[in-house]
Amino acid sequence: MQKVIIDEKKIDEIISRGVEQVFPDKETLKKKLMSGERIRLYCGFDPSANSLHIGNAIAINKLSQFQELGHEVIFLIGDFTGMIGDPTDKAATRAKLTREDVLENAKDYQKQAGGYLNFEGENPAIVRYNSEWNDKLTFRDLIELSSNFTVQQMIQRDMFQQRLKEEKPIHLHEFLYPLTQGYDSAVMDVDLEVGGNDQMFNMLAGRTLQKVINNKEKFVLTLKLLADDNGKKMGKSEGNAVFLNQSPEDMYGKVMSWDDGVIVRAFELCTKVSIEEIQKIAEFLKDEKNNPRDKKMQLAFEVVRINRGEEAAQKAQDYFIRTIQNKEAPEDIKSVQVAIGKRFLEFLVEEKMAESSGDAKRKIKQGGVRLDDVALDDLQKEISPEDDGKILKVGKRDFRKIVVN
RNA sequence: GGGUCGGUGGCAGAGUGGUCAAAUGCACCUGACUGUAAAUCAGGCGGCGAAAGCCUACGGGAGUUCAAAUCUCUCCCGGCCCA
Repeated sequence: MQKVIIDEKKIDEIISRGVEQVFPDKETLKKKLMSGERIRLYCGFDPSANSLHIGNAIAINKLSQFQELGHEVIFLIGDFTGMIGDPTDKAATRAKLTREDVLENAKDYQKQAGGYLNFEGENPAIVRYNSEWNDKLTFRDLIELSSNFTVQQMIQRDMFQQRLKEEKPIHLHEFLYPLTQGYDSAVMDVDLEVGGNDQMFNMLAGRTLQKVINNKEKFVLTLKLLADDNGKKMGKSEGNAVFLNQSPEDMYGKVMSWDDGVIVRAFELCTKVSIEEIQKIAEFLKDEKNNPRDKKMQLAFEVVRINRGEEAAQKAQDYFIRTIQNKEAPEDIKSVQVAIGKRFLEFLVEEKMAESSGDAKRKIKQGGVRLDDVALDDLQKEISPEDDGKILKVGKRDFRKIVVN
């Protein structure tokens, strides 16, 4: 039997660090954790995209904290819901994924989550797939399940209210999403579910079902979203989302492009840096004489370190300092063989340094294409023997070494 | 089923016969500056082309017209109201 650590300080931290809300309340959850009982908790991830992102990592990080105390963590792959695709927006009816796609993604998901969560060792996180039970549901089961909720409860949800107001469609099966998610809770008979605050509604549906089906309390812990003081989120639509399958260099750079105001919260949510240390960082940032960049670099380093290890983080940081801060060429540049006489224009497209020849032209015209740090100004310029060994640079961070043949 | 309004670029959203490759915002790209791939500012942002220009594109199809995102018909999809 796995031993559970009862350390009040640690427990207090876990139920407050990065936490937005706890249902039914923090005190009751604390009592449960202090009782020495080993609880079972989970968070679900729909493998609809090919990579987890930093927002998912926040929940995974929280799971890992419970794992460290010895609790049973389930890393749930939402392959059932993932195959259907989330119809949040009518314009974005997703292409349905095959079982193979989903399983392929899922494989990576576990790997991606591995930076935070331990899938091996004494208390490994358990991977489960929700198709295991959801595939078997009959129409009759579905009716039974849905009878536990009212339409009014469903449309209370923010997102539905918004759409009602905007007169945008709400598909009937969207009401079923919270149901399936809640059903997961009941089937796995969990004590706690964690997730982003935007998942609150779905998670609470699970509370209801856990009560109905197993006559048991399920705690729900919602996490703060990664946003700055003004509520500006970091995410896909903001263009600064970090995906866990990105290269360490890209990951580092993306974090550096986050708004300064998000630094402290990001430390809290995405890293395992101690509360005391974060406190110091917050104070450092309060002093206007200090440069927030320094702490943002530390943050970027930490994020890469957790996900890819110390070495990768160091390399990513070196790369950043070298190419971005000092505007130098990185150490290892991809060499590409080119035939003499080929126009640079075509080369850019072939090497995917530009999306199309139109894009390549624009980049050249705007001075974004440099050969050994000299801007190219002739659209028709061809590669000549003298270009052998020269460094071609597009924008701030796309380099190729030319090898003439 | 009836009535009515609508479907526009990656997203949001203008445009209602020519001046529309389609305003504006977000996202994205390039440059300047910087503390950085933040912020700010400038430029750009369908494809091909050195350019002139050509091609493709405003839900699908068919028409009207010298000319259609804009008008007509039809099909598909959605919102609202009524039943």
